[in-house]
Amino acid sequence: MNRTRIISVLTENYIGKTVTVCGWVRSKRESKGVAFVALNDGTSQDTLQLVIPDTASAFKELHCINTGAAIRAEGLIKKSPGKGQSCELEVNGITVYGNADAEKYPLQKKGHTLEFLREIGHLRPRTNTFGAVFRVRNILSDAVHEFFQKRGFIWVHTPIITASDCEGAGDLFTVSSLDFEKLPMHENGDIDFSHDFFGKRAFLTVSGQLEAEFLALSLGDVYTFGPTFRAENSNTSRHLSEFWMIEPEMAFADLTDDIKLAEDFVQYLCSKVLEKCEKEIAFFQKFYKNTSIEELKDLAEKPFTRITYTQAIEELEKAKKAEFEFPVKWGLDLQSEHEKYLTDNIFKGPVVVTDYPKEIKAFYMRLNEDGNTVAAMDVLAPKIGEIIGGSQREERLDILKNRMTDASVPVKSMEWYLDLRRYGSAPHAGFGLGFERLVQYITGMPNIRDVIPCPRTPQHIRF
RNA sequence: UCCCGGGUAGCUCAGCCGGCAGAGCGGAUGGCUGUUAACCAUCUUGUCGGGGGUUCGAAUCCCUCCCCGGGAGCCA
Repeated sequence: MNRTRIISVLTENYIGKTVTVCGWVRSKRESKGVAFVALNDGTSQDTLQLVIPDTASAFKELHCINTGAAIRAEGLIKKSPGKGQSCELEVNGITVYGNADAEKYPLQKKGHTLEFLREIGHLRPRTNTFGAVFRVRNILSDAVHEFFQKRGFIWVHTPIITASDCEGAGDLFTVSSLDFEKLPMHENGDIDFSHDFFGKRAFLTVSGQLEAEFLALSLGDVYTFGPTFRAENSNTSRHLSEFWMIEPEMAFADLTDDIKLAEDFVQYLCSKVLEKCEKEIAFFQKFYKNTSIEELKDLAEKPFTRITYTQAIEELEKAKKAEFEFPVKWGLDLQSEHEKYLTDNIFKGPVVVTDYPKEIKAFYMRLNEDGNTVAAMDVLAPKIGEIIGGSQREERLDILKNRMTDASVPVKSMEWYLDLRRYGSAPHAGFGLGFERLVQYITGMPNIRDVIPCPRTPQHIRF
């Protein structure tokens, strides 16, 4: 079908041209001599105004052109005499592909709550809000690849199904082809996974990091961008059971390089959104007020605050102790309230916290000279909390082995990981960024379930 | 999983110290010479989340289950 996208009609000069547009009716306003239809085809934040004079044959079809109807309209693009739009389509002919019963169609010509829209996940992309979210999400996805490709990083595809259950990143989903009605059992009552598809228990990945490490230690700079699965019973506005993660890994790099990459990365993504999603951001600013063009400009330009964990503890101790529910003490992990205090109250922007005590971080993080802290870094964002977690990896075989033992990581199944330290080991570093949290941060959407088309959370797998 | 708050019309919510179920929006119809979530008039709408109990009488009080939201933990 030969159709012109509404974004083109609105942003390029079509005045005086005859076009055909297709889309879904957002609203219809009828007067005696003329009717107006606001049409949206998903390509733009704004609608195209269709003008239907009572002389047009289409005027008789107005009764079945309700909010939600899918239509095709052709006519002449004219300069609009009305306020609110620069051009409009004077309709010559209209085809109704699918009407929508106005009495039953759930999307009314009015605002809806995000909670209600979550119940109609299949229709919510037709709203202003979700159209904007998914367009911004797309620009961000594209910018992820653009950023890394420009810098010579290789996109690697780490496995979705994995046998390693020792990444320390939480509970895993088991992947099995066993007949659940007739499970093969060991004598002690455990399930015998040797009869399963892979001959051993398999899982959905919780992180591609360990695989990305061996790819970095051969290809140099690599990144992953794919789905990640966590079977944790987390019920918050910033957790999903299925989410997308971006994990760059760099050979011959230390923590400073890692932090710089994280900062450049977030700033690049942010500037791309400012460049390509002006209307969408303006929309979020107007209706959700959790984000603004000014804030995003700051984010894209100002260097992130960098402090060590030890400094963070000192800053928090300076704050009135009564303000915190949880204790602030060197050696204890930072709680949400502490992270929020750092980003929202003290530094008023993203904060990179580095060099955490080794006891509260993963075994693969490189031990610092002091023997107490590791070369870790978390990027904390205002309101959201941690959006990036990264580290320089432990490349020294003996120290890594000790840390695995201390952390009760089964060394036996990790021999391949240790091999990387036996043969041509090199300093390397990387991080993981939760893509939806970034989309949340940039759009200001309060709930992570509203930045992914089909959110998966405990007890929820509709749509 | 824990702690709070909530579930009443298609949507948003009022009613909750027990006594005939309401408003706004939406939708329908009519009016209006260009509207902007149009406007004006009229009409339309119920398993008061489910089950049980107390009572002459329960949306309202009690018990229980389910669902939704906010916060916390786990993390990205």
